[in-house]
Amino acid sequence: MGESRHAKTARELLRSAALRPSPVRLTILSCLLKMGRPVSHSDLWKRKRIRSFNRVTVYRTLRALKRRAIVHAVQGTDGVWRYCAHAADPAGCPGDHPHFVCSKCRRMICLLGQTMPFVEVPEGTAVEAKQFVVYGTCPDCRKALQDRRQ
Amino acid sequence: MGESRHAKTARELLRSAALRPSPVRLTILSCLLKMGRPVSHSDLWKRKRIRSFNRVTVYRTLRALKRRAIVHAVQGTDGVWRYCAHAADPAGCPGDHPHFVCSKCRRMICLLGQTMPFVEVPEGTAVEAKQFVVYGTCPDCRKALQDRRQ
DNA sequence: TTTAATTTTGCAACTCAATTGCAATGAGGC
DNA sequence: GCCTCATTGCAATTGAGTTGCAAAATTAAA
Repeated sequence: MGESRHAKTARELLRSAALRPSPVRLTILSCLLKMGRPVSHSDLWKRKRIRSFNRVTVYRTLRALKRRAIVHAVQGTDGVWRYCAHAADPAGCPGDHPHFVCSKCRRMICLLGQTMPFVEVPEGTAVEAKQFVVYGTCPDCRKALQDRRQ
Repeated sequence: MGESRHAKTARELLRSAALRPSPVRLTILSCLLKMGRPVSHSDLWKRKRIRSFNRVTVYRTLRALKRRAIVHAVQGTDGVWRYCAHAADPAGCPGDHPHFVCSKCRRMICLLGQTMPFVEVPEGTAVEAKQFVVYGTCPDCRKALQDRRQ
């Protein structure tokens, strides 16, 4: 039943952004909602339902969702964009928090509850956004490494 | 005379990192020192002196310099790595500061004098490094835009 | 000094993420 | 129905970066 809940939220999010609830968009958006952490195009591409659409369409959809601020996007240190949808927080665009990427499994997680630090920029500069990525080894991968060493 | 000063520093930096002072390395490193801000492979590739070497060799050299911590590397929001050499600060590897990237001209500058904020990560996580990128419009590009609008 | 081992470079081919141009399809408005 | 505009698919391309392998160059060893 979780499935349909995400589908419903996806539909609402799309409407609030004045985007038609097309199959691709609904599928991708509810997929993102279900995953709960920032995922890349290639992560999505592993899913059969997503594969039924065209690769380019998936890219374009992600871009559209990002532009309407329904999802937020961050890159890992591999240069790959990851997209994340948080369930409809009416207070607007999410994503203004640091992220952690594991350099082993390449998973990314949102470091929620921490705000972006203030940074001093040169006079006359217009700041659009900030991206703060922490990288290292996630608990799971650390454990896996230790187990192998024993 | 600035040229030879950078060449000399480059030589010292290479020796301190136990890397042979080969032509590629000397050229690239003194180039980086001269530029003073983080530059990408393609930025370097615009220079005739750099073009005299092989593209792959330039990539490999940058990677080697990074691994020995003679230069530091940050990616912009375009996912492209930029490399920066600060004149020999004997206190070791630089780069632990935020960076600004202009989304118009894609130039990056180091926001020196500001330390990396502390971030809370999940229990059991090992942090290797942090990357903090602020992006927006640099003073020059803002001015250029305003001039065009008038 | 001649030879052997190691590093460093160049070249060709390749991977992988992401984009572009263009044609085909679909949904609404009249 | 017909027209318009948004959405999708397909083929080809771009651009960053890597890999495998052979040729040079440098260092060490005999």
